[in-house]
Amino acid sequence: MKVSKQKMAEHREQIIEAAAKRFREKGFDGISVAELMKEVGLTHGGFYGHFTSKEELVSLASQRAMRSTSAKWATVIDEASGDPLAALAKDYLSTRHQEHPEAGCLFAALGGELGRQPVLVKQAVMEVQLQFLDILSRVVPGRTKAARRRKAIVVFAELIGGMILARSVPDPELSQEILKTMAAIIPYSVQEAIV
Amino acid sequence: MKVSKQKMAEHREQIIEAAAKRFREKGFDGISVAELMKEVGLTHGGFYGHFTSKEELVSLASQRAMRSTSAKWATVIDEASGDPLAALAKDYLSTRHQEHPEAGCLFAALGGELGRQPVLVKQAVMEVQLQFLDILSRVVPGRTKAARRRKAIVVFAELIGGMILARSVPDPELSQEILKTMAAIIPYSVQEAIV
DNA sequence: ATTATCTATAGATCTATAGATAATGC
DNA sequence: ATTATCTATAGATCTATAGATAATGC
Repeated sequence: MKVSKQKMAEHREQIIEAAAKRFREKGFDGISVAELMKEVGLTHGGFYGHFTSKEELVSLASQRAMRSTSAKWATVIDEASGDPLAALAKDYLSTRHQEHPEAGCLFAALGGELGRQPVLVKQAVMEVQLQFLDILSRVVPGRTKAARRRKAIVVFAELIGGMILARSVPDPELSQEILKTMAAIIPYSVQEAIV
Repeated sequence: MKVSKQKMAEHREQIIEAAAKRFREKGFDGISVAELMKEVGLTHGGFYGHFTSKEELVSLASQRAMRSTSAKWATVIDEASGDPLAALAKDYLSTRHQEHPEAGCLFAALGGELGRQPVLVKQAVMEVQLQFLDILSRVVPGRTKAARRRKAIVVFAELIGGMILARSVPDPELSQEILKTMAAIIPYSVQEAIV
């Protein structure tokens, strides 16, 4: 039942990818090691040959999820025809993103839960978090670096908060209103003149 | 071991209060029925004389938590010496609030988790959520009711997103930077001129 | 020979229920 | 007599580990 080194490396990747998906969908405690291994087609005992603990997987999968979002942001900004910030806000605050937390931003999916994770998990997450702020800093207006950083923080918070609000509401119309409003206002909320 | 009707009503209140606190601190799945009952000084079997299921308690405790936050907002606004919106933002985005999720806003503590709750829980939460928007509508600038509602949504998202970001970061200095920046910018982000 | 995976299980923990107990309140 | 609480337990489920199995790769 042993597999080649390459296959094992593939299995490891598959476990991390499945975890990145299911954790965002169901929460860190919402899916078990056994379920994840079954999804990948392995038995759950084999998990501990790949990782020392579920916590290690939480770190790795969180990083993986955030990196894929950060790559997505870069693409959306690159391919934007008009204002890149408006394009990013529209993409982030889309109905598709609202309905598919498993493929979306880790913060919007697991916001509060991240705060309760062990420091090692938080540190793994912070690395990529700083990347997010860097990306945003390049698309917000502002003369000084410090001003752009402040605005990057504001936009990040607006995006996360808007999606969490929209997802927590049971009325689809209210959800839509929240998403539309946030996407429309974000570019104006960080105008040069006022911040 | 039977107690008086009044005592029983008190026990029920105590269970809901303890749940409202611990759920915010540890997540809906982070504390068990048995632990909650123990905290109140009862055995866990007695729980099901008060509630039909843990889910019912999740609904009731969520509502309770949100109502206490909405009451807090009203007080802060009433007692504000200057701009009530600035006062609210400063209070919400305080270090005290960051460090005490168990006594703070349910959305900031359980953001993503709320989106995964059954519809009944979401509906219980939405009732109070609309109250939040009403309160905010009264302290944001704007000539029309529609404009003030849009701004209320933006401020709500900014508050929640800012706190979630600050809490998810392991570096206290970065947390502080996020809180300070958000509190300072929120009043300007919904200025009449631009929205 | 080494080792990735599988089988089986230990040891916790969780929600919910059934029946016993003992104090309230008609 | 009624009923709020307690005792005890059923039935799931979870993380993690130990030892067996069988394919890789020197």
